[in-house]
Amino acid sequence: MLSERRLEVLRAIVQDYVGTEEPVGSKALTERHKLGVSPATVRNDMAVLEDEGFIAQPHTSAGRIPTDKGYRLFVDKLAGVKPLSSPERRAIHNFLDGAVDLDDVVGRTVRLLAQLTRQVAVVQYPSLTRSTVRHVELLSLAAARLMLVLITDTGRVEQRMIDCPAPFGETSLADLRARLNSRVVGRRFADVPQLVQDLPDSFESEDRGTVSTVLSTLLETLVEETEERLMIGGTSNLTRFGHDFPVMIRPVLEALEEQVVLLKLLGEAKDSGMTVRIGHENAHEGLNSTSVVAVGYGSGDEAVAKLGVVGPTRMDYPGTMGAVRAVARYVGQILAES
Amino acid sequence: MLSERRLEVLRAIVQDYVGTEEPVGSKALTERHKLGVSPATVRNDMAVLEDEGFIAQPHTSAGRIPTDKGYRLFVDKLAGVKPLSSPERRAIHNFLDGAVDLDDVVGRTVRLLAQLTRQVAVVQYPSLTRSTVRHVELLSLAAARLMLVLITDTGRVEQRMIDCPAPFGETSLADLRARLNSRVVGRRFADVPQLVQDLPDSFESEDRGTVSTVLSTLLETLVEETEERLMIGGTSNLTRFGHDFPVMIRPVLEALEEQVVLLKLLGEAKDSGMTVRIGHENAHEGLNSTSVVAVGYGSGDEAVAKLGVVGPTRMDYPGTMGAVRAVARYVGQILAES
DNA sequence: GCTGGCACTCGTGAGGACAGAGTGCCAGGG
DNA sequence: CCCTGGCACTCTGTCCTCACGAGTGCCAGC
Repeated sequence: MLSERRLEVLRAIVQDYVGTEEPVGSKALTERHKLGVSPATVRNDMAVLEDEGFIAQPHTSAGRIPTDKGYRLFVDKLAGVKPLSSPERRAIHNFLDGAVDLDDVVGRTVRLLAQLTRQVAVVQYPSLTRSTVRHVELLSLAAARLMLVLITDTGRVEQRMIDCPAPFGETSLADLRARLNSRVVGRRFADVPQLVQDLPDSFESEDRGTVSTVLSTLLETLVEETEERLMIGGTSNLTRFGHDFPVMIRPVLEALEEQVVLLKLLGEAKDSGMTVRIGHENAHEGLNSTSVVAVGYGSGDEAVAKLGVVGPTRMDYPGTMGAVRAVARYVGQILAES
Repeated sequence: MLSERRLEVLRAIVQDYVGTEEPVGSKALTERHKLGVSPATVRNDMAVLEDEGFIAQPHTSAGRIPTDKGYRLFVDKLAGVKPLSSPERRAIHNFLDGAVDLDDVVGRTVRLLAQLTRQVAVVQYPSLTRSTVRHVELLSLAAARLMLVLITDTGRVEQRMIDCPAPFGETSLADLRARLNSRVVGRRFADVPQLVQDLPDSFESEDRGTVSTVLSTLLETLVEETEERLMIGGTSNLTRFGHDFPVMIRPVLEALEEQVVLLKLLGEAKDSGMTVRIGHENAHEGLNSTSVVAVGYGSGDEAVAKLGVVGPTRMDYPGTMGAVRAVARYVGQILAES
């Protein structure tokens, strides 16, 4: 186990490196932090920390920089979550209140998060599978053409066109609409398939084809849209990456464009509590020099989706974690109210 | 007026510079293009072109690069629109067919355009003000709480919560729904306000307050959403910007994050026909070293929105213009079908 | 009006010297 | 046993200089 002071040295190295973005040497450390020991002692400690793999030197006779393992220790043991200042808290309220619909909530959240953390923000739309059905609407557009509209308790709306195998009367339509709603409203998406499977049986044979078509479209929608949507923002913060940003930025931009990658990234985060993935802990290669801070958010006690930020491993973890947590909580409240 | 050969020299310079991204000299020009004259002659021509402001040299004794004015002349007079190859055309079909809803259409379009042009793609959602109403739906969520759902002919869906001043019965609701739809379905959004203004008068006094609330929410939605939405993609193509991309990329990324800027950018494009804005022709400062190629698209003869790409002024104009035009046409078809 | 020749200008890259920062190690002292 | 000061060593980054080459502008001749 590392002594108390060595941990203190590691903390100091991380803090300085995050601030200056330059390898930090023993002398600078003793000057900027009250460690109470001489540079030589710090050098010994640093040698140990390097042996243990917490720090590394880019080249002989340069200062040290934290490794992923070093950041990991820092996050787990040495750093708390920094609560937001009250101006920041006010900013969250001002920014998120007055959102008119779900798109707006997500859009504002992503901008807010990017602004607070000065990093790339990623916000997942509330999941459909974990949502409940608020309403299913069926509209007749033409004799044999329907529109299916699906509304969730989180305000998300999906619609699909349906070409019916046979004309479908207004009364049958009203009937189907009523029966559908009575069965599925308030239920979780995941349960819908069983709830509707016997519906066609109760219709006249000439309508049965259409009813089946409608139901299969509904189920398809549920499956397809399990593939979640998300929104990202603050990509211009990538230019803050550091002096080597020209090399780093390309794979990161590419990864950010792949929704699949991002969804997997958020998916790997724990359902509750904050998850921090540092550097190579991220499965995706392009993100090997980034850290991801993610957390679930939801209207109630349960997470309906996740949000987070992507930034350089050299980031202000306490501040970032504080901002992410605060935003997630407030978004949860907003969703609960609407 | 410039002689035929001088124009030819300009064309050659533009083509070479776009290809190599390096200042092009007189010798290289005569080697790569059959101009039929010696380097010395080309040098004289280049001196003239430089006097006229079509080309410039980064420093004495380097080759020449086209200026914005040079690109302008190239686009206006020297370059056609390059039609797509048939594999590319097939790619468009494969990629866009099978889109399930409007979000999907726009999403696929943006990815496709980014891929074809290897630049940043921007696609505006079909405008509401120019759209027509397909259906207005009113759902009762609770005794005094309604949901308004607005569906456009381009497949766009907007919804709003409404808190009613007084409980509103199912019959009144059905009544309002029917009257609303009979008045506005098939009409343009811009015309809706006049069409509904006298609606409250025909209701019982106890319902009149709710009806007014619903209508004002509807009108609000129309106004708010005139503020258009758009989607961008292919930002990782910004890394293709050239050797000076580290400096260029930041203002561009920042501009791309400002929806307002992008909307203005697309708004400045002509309603019909392709618009190319080169370098400083763009009002926004951050985009002074980019060119924007934009074109309107629509389900019928009229444009309902615009799409385009943003790239370095040093871009392949004929190819880009060809791709943008082809994609716009095909998206128009898709929208017309749905 | 085109061409070949020539002198001139600069940016670029290689090579070398130098200062500065930082380290590792060691011997001495609390 | 741990800390400290000292010292030699190793790198990197920077600043020269210098030679090279690409490209130009100009001029005289065809």
